[in-house]
Amino acid sequence: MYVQHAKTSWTDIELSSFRHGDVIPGTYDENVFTAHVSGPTLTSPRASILDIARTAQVSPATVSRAFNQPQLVNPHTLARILAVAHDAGFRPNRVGSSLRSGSTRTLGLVLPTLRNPVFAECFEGAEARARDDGYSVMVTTTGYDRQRERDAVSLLLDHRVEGIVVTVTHTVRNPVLEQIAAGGVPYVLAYNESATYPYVSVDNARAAKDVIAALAALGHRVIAVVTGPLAASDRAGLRLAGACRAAQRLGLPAPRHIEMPLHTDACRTTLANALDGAAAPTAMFCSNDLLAAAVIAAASALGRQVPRDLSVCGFDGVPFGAHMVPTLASMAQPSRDIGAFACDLLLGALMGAPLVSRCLPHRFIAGGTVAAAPIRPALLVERRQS
Amino acid sequence: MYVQHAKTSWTDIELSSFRHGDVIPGTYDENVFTAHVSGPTLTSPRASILDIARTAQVSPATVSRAFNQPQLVNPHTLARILAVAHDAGFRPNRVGSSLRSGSTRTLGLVLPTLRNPVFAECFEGAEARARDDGYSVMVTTTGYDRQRERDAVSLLLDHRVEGIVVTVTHTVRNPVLEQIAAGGVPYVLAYNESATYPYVSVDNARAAKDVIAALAALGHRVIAVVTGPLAASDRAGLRLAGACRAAQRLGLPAPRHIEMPLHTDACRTTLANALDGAAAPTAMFCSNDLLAAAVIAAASALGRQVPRDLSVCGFDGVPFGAHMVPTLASMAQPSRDIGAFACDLLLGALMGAPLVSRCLPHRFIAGGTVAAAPIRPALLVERRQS
DNA sequence: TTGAAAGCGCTAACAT
DNA sequence: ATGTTAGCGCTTTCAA
Repeated sequence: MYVQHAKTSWTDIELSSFRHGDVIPGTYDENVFTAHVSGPTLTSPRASILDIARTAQVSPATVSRAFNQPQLVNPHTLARILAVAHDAGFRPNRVGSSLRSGSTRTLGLVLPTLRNPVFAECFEGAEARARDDGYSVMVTTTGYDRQRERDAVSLLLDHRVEGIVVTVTHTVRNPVLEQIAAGGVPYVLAYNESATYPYVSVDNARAAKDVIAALAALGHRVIAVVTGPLAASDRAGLRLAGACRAAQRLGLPAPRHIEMPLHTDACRTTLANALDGAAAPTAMFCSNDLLAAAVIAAASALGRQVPRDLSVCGFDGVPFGAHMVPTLASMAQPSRDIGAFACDLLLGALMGAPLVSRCLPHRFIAGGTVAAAPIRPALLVERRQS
Repeated sequence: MYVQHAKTSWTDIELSSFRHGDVIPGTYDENVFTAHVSGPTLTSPRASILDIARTAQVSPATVSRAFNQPQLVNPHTLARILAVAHDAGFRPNRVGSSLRSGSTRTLGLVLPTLRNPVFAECFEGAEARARDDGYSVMVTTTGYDRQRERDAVSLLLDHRVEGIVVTVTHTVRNPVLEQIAAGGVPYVLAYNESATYPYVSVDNARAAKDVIAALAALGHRVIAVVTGPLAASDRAGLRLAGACRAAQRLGLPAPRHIEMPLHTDACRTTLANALDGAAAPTAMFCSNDLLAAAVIAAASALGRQVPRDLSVCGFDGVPFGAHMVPTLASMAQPSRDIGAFACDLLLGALMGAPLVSRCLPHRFIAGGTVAAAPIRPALLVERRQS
């Protein structure tokens, strides 16, 4: 019993997680509704700062100080206020506070997707750095879609975030950046590079160059660069360009560009065509690790073994690359730091510091998916002739 | 030149992404500071509803209606207001709106980590469902840590989210749930199951049972269950228990439990010990896919080939399982739906509907990491004797 | 060290 | 269909 998962929905909400594998009959289950503890929560209106002030026999201003500038409050008074507040389960209402102070103490983060661990790590780095300064992070995903980028930014501006970290498809002629500026909040690009706008990123072209150099050092001459749609990621374009330039400098033939329909999956037919013929590449540089894993799986399905028949190198250095067999070679980005530094810059900007772009170091992680180039008949002939 | 990555930091902020692989010399890069477009954003105080009202020659209430109940406003007036607002780049301030209306139109989401794509998908499902009702989602991660669970909930309550979706380490005697209740907002557990609190989850025990049944059908009798620390995940415990019960019913020896120090990595020594001896397991059921990948990698490093020497089945059905070679067998959860339904329940509760637990279907995804059990000498002897 | 008073931006109730 | 008024919870002068 074969079931095609790609377009199957488990429930009434769309779900598209699965491509491979059959469903073993008998493991289907039906939705189960458990009659259950219910009842809309009955809410006694929560205490406000005035209630606490009354009970603690102080003015509301003093209660406010107790939470925000406790050092200005008499220790005895402070203790009394905090005790009363604690008993009442009181916590200052950030909405009131934000409105009055004009500060939400929240930063916005706009990322293509969190399903790619690269961006999830960026988020965690951003959240950690923001929290150090008492800031929260509100994150939204765009799915590499320019319209959703605009919507996400609108939403965050409506929420009155005080700064925005954003990864966009392209930095040139992208109205999103003006949109943020018009919102009056500072922003920093993450992963994108730009001569115009502040950013935190690796040097994508140079990182790609280092990948090509590493492959060339292993004897690879015919190298392909695999990316998702360039329209959806200027990083992929920079990596491709960097790879081409590096190949030229090293005297290698110009790498072929294989553009897959998605950033996270490999089209088997496209790959089969690329691997066909005598001048087929011996190595592939993929613009991200999810794509690299997909390419390896597709190549395997086509009967090519990695790295024996084909070397594959990814980009990003996601943790699960270390758990692939063989381990995935990859050019790693410091994603956590990218998120953290981007927030660091924003928080600095809120204190009046200038926004300065920052280029973080990349690192090549050797892995079992890359090996020395096989010596092929065609090349042997060439050598004999020379 | 070998470099240990595990404890290396690229920059002044901690980073711990890499375990495998050497660094190819010469690819190091230094932080680069690009002198850059800077200047703290100069913000002319943004227009308020009163400015718009004045310019459009209407009362502030009418401007408010134009944005919130446009059908109540005369089309001409509406057009004028919207034009004025657009020219001024005006958007209603949600902070003011939230304070006055008592509704932030925001839900909170508390998850162990987003680096596991399972939870990232849950977030995306939650965000999509919330957005359908004009709600935003504020997400925080806890790293499977109970103290951070408390902090996360505090933060969200301070932000006055109107409901909370939360995955906790354990549901029993966990003060977090009372904490939320005390905050006066509805909540739903995600991934956790509970007889006491509303939840959205798969039936973990039954899913585990189906895994064991599938393995048994392939001839496996000696099966091990691999989990991370049970203290950090009651799901792992439920899956273990379900597997044990299933084994008993099927007449199999009780599965051994292998508890790894992390939910996302496999200790090679522990695994080596488990694989040692004549009665070593022929199959391993891992409580999540990241762990399964790690186990496969570790087994491979120990010279055991999957699935020839050892079958491995994961849990979660994360997308990259389809790109492993061989593909990862896994018991899949509908993560997107878990997030979406949890928000659906909360949004319903905000409209007065009861909170009802919901059990969503699991699905076994066959994969190349599971194969028929090998016929081993010890078993042959047994058979001869019988 | 504490208090009084004003108001952040918006919307809900009531009035017209 | 639109206006008037009051106040959500808090912080921030300014004054004591």
